[in-house]
Amino acid sequence: MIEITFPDEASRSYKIDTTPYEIASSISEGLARNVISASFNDQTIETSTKLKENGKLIFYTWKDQEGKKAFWHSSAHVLAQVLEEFYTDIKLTIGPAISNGFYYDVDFGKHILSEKDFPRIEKRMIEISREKHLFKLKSKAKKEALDYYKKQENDYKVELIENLEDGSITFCDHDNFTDLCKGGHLPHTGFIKAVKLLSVAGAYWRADQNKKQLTRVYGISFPKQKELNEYLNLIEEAKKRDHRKLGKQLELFTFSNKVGLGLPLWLPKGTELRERLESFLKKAQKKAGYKQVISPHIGNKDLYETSGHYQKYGESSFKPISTPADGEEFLLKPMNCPHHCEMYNSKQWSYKELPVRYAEFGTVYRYEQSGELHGLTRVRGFTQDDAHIFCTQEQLNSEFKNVIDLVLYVFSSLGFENFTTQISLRDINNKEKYIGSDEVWETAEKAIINATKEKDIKYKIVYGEAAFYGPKLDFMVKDALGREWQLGTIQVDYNLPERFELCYVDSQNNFKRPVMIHRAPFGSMERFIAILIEHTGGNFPLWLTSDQVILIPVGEKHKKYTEKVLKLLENDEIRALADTRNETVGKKIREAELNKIPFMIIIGDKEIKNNMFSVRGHGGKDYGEKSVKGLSKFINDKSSEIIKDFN
RNA sequence: GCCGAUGUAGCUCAGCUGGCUAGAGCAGCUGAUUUGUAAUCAGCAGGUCGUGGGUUCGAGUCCCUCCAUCGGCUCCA
Repeated sequence: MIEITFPDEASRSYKIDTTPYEIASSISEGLARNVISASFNDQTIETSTKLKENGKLIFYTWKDQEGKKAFWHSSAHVLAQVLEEFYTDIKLTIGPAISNGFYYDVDFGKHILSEKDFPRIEKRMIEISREKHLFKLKSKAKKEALDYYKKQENDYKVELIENLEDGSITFCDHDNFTDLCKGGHLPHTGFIKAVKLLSVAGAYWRADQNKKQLTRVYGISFPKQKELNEYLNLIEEAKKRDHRKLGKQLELFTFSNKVGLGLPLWLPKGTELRERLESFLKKAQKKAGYKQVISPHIGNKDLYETSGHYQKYGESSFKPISTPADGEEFLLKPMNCPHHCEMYNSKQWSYKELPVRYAEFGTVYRYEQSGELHGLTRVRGFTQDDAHIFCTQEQLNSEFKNVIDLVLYVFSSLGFENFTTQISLRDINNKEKYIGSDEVWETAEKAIINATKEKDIKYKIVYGEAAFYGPKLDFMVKDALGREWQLGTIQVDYNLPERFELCYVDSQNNFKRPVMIHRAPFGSMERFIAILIEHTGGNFPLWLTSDQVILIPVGEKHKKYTEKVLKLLENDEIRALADTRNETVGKKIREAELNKIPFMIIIGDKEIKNNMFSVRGHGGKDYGEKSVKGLSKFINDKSSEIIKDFN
């Protein structure tokens, strides 16, 4: 007998070799019907795995992320089966579940797969699913596994197996299909009731640009057709919040191929919004002891040779600008730090003056690959809300934590609650990508990890994501379609102070190197605003939005009075406008709705007589009747309740 | 940069298997209407069908080149 413990700490005894499915059946019929995956002692197993020892068993259903993972991974197997059936001589590589669905990377040889092929593949997948084929996990000896794929001339699978230990190699069979697989499947294919293939894309084998490009087929599947429909609707809704669409619709920004790819043009309304965000941050930074500075858009090539940027990015970025002077070259600035380092170097510093905090909304230019450009989230010219803190080693920890507070303040003020935090470290196997000694890197990494732990922030460590001069703490936020973007960032840097020979005089009258913190709470104005647009759907918080209220006179004779009300509101610092066009009230309301103006005031005979106005909120909400003063107060109160001061 | 898809008026889209002067709605302009909580009516104007080439008696439609956009990959100081 073996003792099985469940998540609620209860435990029961079962015969040895009992499977999770049998255990679920012993608990309830409903559970047995719904359980699609399980873990035993924190290891993902099949519901058909025979349990041989005491341990902790967790059941997963479609409601659990683990359950979805098994569901989607199993769907990838069915997809692979159909692809092998339809296309001869293809080579399967890997097919994992992802956060929303699954994909399979396939070497199609000469065949080109396109979206037109999807319907018949989907149809066949469903046919197979309906046949309720069991997923059966079997272990195979390494040699046998290798022989199997060598015979098929599938070098990809051979490479995968070669990196596996003999004894740990398993295959999963269902129907007439078999695939190298470490496990985590549905009991049988019958669970899959709805399938939608989403896109084809190129993907490099082993994520390496120098290796062969495979065809990646993305898909998603559900236990009910209804859930698939809901998912597709959700995507359609999310697309309406796309910042590129709303940016155009609300006249916030535009692009022009004549100006150049990835160079955003900020229109008046977008500019206003952006400037409001900037002054919001400036105010908080002033309180936190930052000083604003300004540096030019270009810098001498020598500057970037000192910083190391030229060696690292010179060849793949905007080329140097030459001048009439012989051999003189300038670069569009790709970062503000070198400039700030030279500002720091403009005088001698005492330890008593540290930390020095230089802040700048600095516009930088980077030649991103054309395929990478994406609306405002990935551009070639953008403005960082940059600052560099020069401090002593002793001050580093508290300075770092203060910056974390500032970033959290910015995020919470704008309603970004669903962010994740990652510590981006260097890739130890690729040290040539970074500058500086191991010792310096380890110190910097430790500083970040400690400060983050002390702030009690949940984080995950991601290797290979560090900047070339130092590790980072990054704040990641998802866009409307669930793609994750880095916004805020805080970085610890011992390298640039060395390269720029930054110093201060300590209390013992010795020259010392300061430590540098690079940080940007927004990350960049462009990307931050893009995400803000997608999160709010263009309905910005009242303190940010360009037009807070629109006055709509009913007819010609109400125009004059409307203008008077407009003046009064403007005197109270309300951002108001009046729609005095010769159009119907209905039309003006419709347009105000489409322009997402938060409040509308209709002004006609009744309002003029009573000096009271009923407030129509965006979407038709009724806020009741208010006087002009009452309205000003209402809007001003509403703007300030959302945003509190930083302290 | 790579893989796949797409590109018709300012915007959203129609244009079947190649066949007369390329259509619609919204927006724009002009006029009428002076309007009460999501579109008043009429008229007008607007496109070398992304670019360049080719096939054809004939190309928005078929083929190739390039450009751009979208979804991914790689990259991201």
